[in-house]
Amino acid sequence: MAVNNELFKGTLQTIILNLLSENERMYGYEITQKVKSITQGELLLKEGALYPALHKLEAEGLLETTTEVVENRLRKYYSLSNDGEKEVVNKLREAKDFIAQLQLLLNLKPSF
Amino acid sequence: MAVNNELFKGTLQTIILNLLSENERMYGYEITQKVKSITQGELLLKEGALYPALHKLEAEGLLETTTEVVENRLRKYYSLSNDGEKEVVNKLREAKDFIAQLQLLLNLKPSF
DNA sequence: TTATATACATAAATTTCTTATGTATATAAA
DNA sequence: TTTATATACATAAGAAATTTATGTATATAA
Repeated sequence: MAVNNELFKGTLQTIILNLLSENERMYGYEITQKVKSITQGELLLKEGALYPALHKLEAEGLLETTTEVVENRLRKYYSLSNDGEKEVVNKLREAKDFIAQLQLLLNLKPSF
Repeated sequence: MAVNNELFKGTLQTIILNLLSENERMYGYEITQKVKSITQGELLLKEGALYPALHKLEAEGLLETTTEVVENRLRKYYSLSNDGEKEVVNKLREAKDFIAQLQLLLNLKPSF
């Protein structure tokens, strides 16, 4: 039932940035659960992929973090920086182009 | 002008199989040119990606080859095997699912 | 004679992701 | 009570796909 994860390679940064553009701030575990619920369990975002990706986006200055302790557990909240706000626009345009080109190449009509 | 090639990671096998399901037989260089023309130069399929991918699909029994010399140059024609004919159906369904899920995750409407 | 196009191929390096492992708290189930 | 599951972070080793670079060879246009 799960989708072919292989195909999502390269889309993770865009997915993260887009979720943060819609949600103000989110913590890592929350992102994994959000992806799971949006895709109805079809795409499972692995921790080994997510956390390094978050760290990389932070290192590039696209994300900012604040740490809180909630119910005796650590939470590291991520939000978009100013650069992140700009970059998410680019990434979404790239994703749209990508989908359009892929549909052309695979002779797939857009799903009405 | 070129698309973000990063996003096409994982889609190469599907693209190759689909082109061969539409064209009976093609040779490697022809595939690179076909991808270029379909995407109007936005996606450039590198030889270092294409040839290993073709060899892998052949090793898996999804493609068959015949070699010809045309205008004093070697051409290696690829065509779908019976298994390849079946697999292209699966790959295209996976690609459709992938696009649908990605549009959900990125909150993108299908492009009418 | 130089660059470009055609046509194949592979090796090294890079990037991204999976799998596995580790720490730690809380709670539900057996 | 101890086992499994959920929450919450993190990183290391390995696998896989791709980019970049390089190589061979012929034909043609500049």
